[in-house]
Amino acid sequence: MKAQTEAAGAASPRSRKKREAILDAGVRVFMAEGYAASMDRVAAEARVAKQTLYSHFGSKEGLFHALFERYKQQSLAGLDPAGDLAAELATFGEHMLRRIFDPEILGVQRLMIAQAGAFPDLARIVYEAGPGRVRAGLVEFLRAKIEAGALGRADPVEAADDLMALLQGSRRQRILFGVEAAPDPARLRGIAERAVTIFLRAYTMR
Amino acid sequence: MKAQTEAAGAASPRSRKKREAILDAGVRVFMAEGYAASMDRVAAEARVAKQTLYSHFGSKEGLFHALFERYKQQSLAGLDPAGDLAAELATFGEHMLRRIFDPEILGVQRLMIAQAGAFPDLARIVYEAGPGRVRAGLVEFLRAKIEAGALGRADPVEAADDLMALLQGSRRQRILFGVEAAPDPARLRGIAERAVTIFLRAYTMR
DNA sequence: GTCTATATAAAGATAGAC
DNA sequence: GTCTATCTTTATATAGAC
Repeated sequence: MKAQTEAAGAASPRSRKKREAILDAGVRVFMAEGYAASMDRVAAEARVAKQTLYSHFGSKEGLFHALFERYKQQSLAGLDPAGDLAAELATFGEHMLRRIFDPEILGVQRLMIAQAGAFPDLARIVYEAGPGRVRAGLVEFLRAKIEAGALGRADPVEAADDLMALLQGSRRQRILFGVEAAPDPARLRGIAERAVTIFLRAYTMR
Repeated sequence: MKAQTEAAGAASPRSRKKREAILDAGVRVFMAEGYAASMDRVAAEARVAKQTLYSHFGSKEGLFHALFERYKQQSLAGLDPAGDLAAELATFGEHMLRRIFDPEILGVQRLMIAQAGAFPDLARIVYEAGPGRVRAGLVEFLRAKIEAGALGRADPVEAADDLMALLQGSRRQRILFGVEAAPDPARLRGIAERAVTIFLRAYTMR
């Protein structure tokens, strides 16, 4: 009874393409202008009639939710135990910084910080899928290293927080405020290595 | 020629009170609802006619600017060289955390992060008056300590960034996302002491 | 300067044809 | 499902009386 109506239109290739176009446009427009951006802008950016947009998502809020649901599925590069600890952590740090300073990620986070009050469930989704997952992975990695004796006895959660904090430094805050631009990707390795050096100086057994 | 017109109305005690009421209401409303909050809301919160609001500030943008101009004048508790280095830094850290996790400051920063694109000049003002000034003070303090030999040879700017990062940890991010509440003020001293311990482990000469 | 009442523009959402 | 044209509400901003 449901399949009949949907088979005809909802799942048509054309409809799917429109839907994707709207989602892509929504990300761009909301990132750029915040949640205050108009539905007209989104429709124009997607080259679609406004009504098409409403057919798919029902309301502005519905579209907003749909946008961030996509972030749930993102996977993340893991921490593979390769060379020595410093190199492993530097590689992890470089990856993390690449994500953190990615213009799209910055836009998403700006948006969610602004709308956390209005969409608490979405903010949690974005946090868990992003920083939360990275943090959880690092905690487990460090726990193993601590148990193996490669790091001094310490709370792995605190250690993970400290490393992530050192990696970000004060740059993230300045970038969020628009006071300075994101660093060139080529510089990220160096930034990560410096942070890891400080981290290991504090956490290595002496 | 200008004094005549102003003496009659613009500087009257009543007018000044209204102006202050509007500014206070503006802070509350914009913090709570973001820049999307309506002028009607602000006028209602200030117990003032909307026209009064426009008489004083001309436009929504004008009001928004006026709100943040007030933050320029804020002064900040300095770093007084009292006991030993660890205690000094812990006290500094406690003060910094108290500010960072203050609901009003959090609201201002959320707002400015959201509107940094639309009001780049304001975002800079808020940054310089807040985090920027704290950072600058800490840099000078650490520079003196390094030159005095109390800390190992290091770049004072990097050291200041590292200490501030360790103090904030990952809490600030989670709080901005609304995933967790700000810590109880009574816990701040302990949080600061832990961060300072890690910092000194990395930066003290051995 | 301050108030009540109103103009004007824009945004979210929908009706009806194809 | 998608489009054009339209409704309705809300928001910024202003006119005019006191």
